[in-house]
Amino acid sequence: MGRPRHAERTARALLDAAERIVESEGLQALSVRRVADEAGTTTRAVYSLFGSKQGLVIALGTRAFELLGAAIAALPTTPDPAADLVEAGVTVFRRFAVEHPSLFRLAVQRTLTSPELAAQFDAAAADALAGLEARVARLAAAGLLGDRTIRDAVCQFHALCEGLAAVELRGLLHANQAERVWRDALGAIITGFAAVSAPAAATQVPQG
Amino acid sequence: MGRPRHAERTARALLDAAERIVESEGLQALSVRRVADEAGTTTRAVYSLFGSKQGLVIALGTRAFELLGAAIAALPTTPDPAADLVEAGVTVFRRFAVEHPSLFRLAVQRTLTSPELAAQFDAAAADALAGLEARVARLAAAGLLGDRTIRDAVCQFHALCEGLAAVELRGLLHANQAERVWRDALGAIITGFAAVSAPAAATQVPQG
DNA sequence: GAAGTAACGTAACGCTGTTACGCTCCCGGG
DNA sequence: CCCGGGAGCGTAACAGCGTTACGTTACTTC
Repeated sequence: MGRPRHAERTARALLDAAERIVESEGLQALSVRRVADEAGTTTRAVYSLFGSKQGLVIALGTRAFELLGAAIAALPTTPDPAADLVEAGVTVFRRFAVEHPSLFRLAVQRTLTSPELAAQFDAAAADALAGLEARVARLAAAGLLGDRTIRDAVCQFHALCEGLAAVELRGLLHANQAERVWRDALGAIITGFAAVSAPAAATQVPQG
Repeated sequence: MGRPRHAERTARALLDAAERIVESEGLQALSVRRVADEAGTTTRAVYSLFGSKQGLVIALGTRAFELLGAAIAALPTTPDPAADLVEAGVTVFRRFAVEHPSLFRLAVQRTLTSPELAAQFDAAAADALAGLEARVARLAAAGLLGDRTIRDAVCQFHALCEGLAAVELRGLLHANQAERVWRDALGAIITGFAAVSAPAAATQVPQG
């Protein structure tokens, strides 16, 4: 049935070309014809192997999440769970955003048109963030999470990392101070986590 | 010279149509032909009045920032600067993101292809965020900012708001708990601000 | 009222994602 | 060993996109 060997090679070539184009010129430079040209094939191959341009983009994003997840898993741990979490944010999130800005926008920020396309990333994202969740769980075990759910704290920490990355990619952080601002912000929210349930909000909502 | 009266009306009709389309179907549904059709004119008008599709999109984003800035300015203040800052995040940022998700993605998150197009928003964004900066300055005046710059704290707080909005728009926050998670996260980082310079990072960088 | 210029309708350009059609080559059953 | 069939994919076309050269129109100024 068919010629799967060659197809595998073609699919790899297409993905490699797509990654090269997106990383060097951004997602807007990615066209089916150009990917096919640079991979030495035709547009038809993209549709046979990936179904559509969206399929190719999803495959790219999945690859990006594999990179992210592997980077978190490879990070060493110390006896200090708070420092380890800061390290995960700065070394994994920030590093990935700075070194692969287009892939970051594509996969993490989901700079895509169609919303159901973005939903395709949910599974891959959850896998990649498992390592982050483990580090937050260590904070919880040390009693440094207040009365927050681990899930909530992961969301909040993740949100801060993603927002910092967005702000930095927009050029709002001075290059030589960016890492300090990151460490400072991540440290602040972790410090706040250790206090009991968001005192600043207490004057507004009596917390149900 | 020309017929400026009619032009002004046409420009307004085009902007209104564009806003309607983007808000109801997202940025990917916005095409020059369709905007022109719904405004009762032709594509040529867009190029005469806005220069290009980008010009129209920039005008839309500028309008979004005016809304945001006005919402911050209209917010009342209390004697508690920390609570006021939380309120700004939840009532202005979150509200805008939830009620106008497409405009939020367009203007704040800059879900756009071209990077120099996104830079057009910098001035409008700075204006809109002046009210936020004022509230952070009140925190600083109360001695609740540690040794942080106001500018840095604004960036960090803004990053957290933008990240929370991104996470919520992705559907990761349970609808009935979203506001609590927001208040909790904003409260945590503000609590952390009051502590002296990010203790969690102290074990990693000795702070130059 | 004459003149000139901004507004903008028409029709076309080249590009995009996508697909119907047909050839080609590999893999499994006889 | 070979041969039928289905997967890979080259060709050429489609509709729709942003953009623009050209013409016309109508308003504003002198």
